[in-house]
Amino acid sequence: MLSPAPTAVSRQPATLKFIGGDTDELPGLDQRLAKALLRRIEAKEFVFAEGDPATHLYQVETGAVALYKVLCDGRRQVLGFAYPGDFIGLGAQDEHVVNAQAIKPTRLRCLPLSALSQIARQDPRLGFRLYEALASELAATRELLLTTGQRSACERLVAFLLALSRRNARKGQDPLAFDLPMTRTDIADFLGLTIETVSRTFTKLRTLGLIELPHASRVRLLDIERLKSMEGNEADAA
Amino acid sequence: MLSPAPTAVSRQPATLKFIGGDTDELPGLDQRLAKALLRRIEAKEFVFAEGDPATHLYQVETGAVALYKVLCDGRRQVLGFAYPGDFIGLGAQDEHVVNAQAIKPTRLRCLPLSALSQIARQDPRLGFRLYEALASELAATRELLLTTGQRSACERLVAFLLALSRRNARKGQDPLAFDLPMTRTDIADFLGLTIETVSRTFTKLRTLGLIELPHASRVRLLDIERLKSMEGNEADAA
DNA sequence: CGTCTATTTGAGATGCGTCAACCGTTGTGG
DNA sequence: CCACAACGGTTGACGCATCTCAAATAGACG
Repeated sequence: MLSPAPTAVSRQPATLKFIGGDTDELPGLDQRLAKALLRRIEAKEFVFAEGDPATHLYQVETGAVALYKVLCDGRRQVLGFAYPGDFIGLGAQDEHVVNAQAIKPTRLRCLPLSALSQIARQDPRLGFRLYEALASELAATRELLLTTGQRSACERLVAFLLALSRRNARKGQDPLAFDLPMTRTDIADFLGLTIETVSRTFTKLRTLGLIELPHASRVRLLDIERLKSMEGNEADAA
Repeated sequence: MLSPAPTAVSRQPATLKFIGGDTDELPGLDQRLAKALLRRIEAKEFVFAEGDPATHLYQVETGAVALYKVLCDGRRQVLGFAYPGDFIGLGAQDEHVVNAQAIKPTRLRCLPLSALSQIARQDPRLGFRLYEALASELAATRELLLTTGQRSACERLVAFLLALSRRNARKGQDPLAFDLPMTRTDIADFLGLTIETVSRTFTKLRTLGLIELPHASRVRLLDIERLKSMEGNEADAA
């Protein structure tokens, strides 16, 4: 787990040894999701807001969603981004404690929690799958905490880009060139920086010949090894 | 959830609506814990380290434990503190991804994951209790992320003190005067600051008449209302 | 083409980090 | 019982990374 993983739920298989059993595929859940209500929302629309009653579990089908919390004076901390395949709404109790807002036109599968309950009774492995998903999200959040708490602006942006690169590699997409679906403001609020610092750091990386920026929203990583060496690696390196 | 909650697992009851059922008390787990192996460790000893195989779930009985991650150059991010009643080792997959180190002499109940598995089979509510505990830990980590990413040094320290105060209130202890079991270094690495800044900020709060520091490790909150107003509140205030 | 928004760039201010010295407490050995 | 070392904490002076404020530029869209 090296990445600040800007994901709501990373999908790496994670075996719960004390339970045993393969929970990677759950026909019950997948069937339900395939039949579930499809919701289409525009960029900037909310999936749900802080304080809303938690009614559904959502899975992103296309698009992207930002999860964030805000302070009363408007300061905002983006906690993660959810991409296709990711679940949103996990770990909520009665009410959502974060905001989930689309950052581009998005299609969502909506699964009522009552249906989830039903599937869970039929197939107890669902509970462990949800547990794993939650554990992955916790791991990603801890990673981001390490990043915002300890790394410099440049290290933060590099870690962010490398996390996107790794995600693409996992999904079989190009790990060296990709679009950034989020604005500079979203990136800034994710990394605990200002948009000006994010922008300046992008140009610094470009000037150093480490990345290319064909458009503001598209990156190409030119020297991934040097980028990795700038990331501020974790200690164990196991 | 207003606090940066320096806890590994906060113990507030949290109902999983889509499951239903009261999971607050689990005779199976509690009986097992009571019989579980008791481990005593000194300050600075590890409960486990990053990369260790995950073998047990631990519950702090007395003392306190810090959870943290480190970068290869030694920078450290404390993710939380575990106090009596808190669980440690939740959400781990095969290997622990964080370090857990006692910050004072500590007694731990050690529950082998195999025993956990056994209890889970006997009583499926255990799975949901673990899910809830993990969700609480995620909520606390998100809170801390908001703090380190968006708040000033002063706001961070105030949020930290108020979180300890709230924890004491929940436990029926004095919310206005308490010991700080951790060092300034631990606090600094928790809040993403340096020890000098933490020390100066303590002094500033003392000078402003907001707190008293009889010893370095004891605080008394003199004007909790004003402290709350300095915390940088969250938006919803629901 | 014009407007609106997002992004970039610049100049200056500042909060926090760095480096260094000092202080108080604790524990240890003479 | 005292001397001293080790450690954690406090305070000061200074520098710098990042923030703030401001303006220019580039893209997107009607």
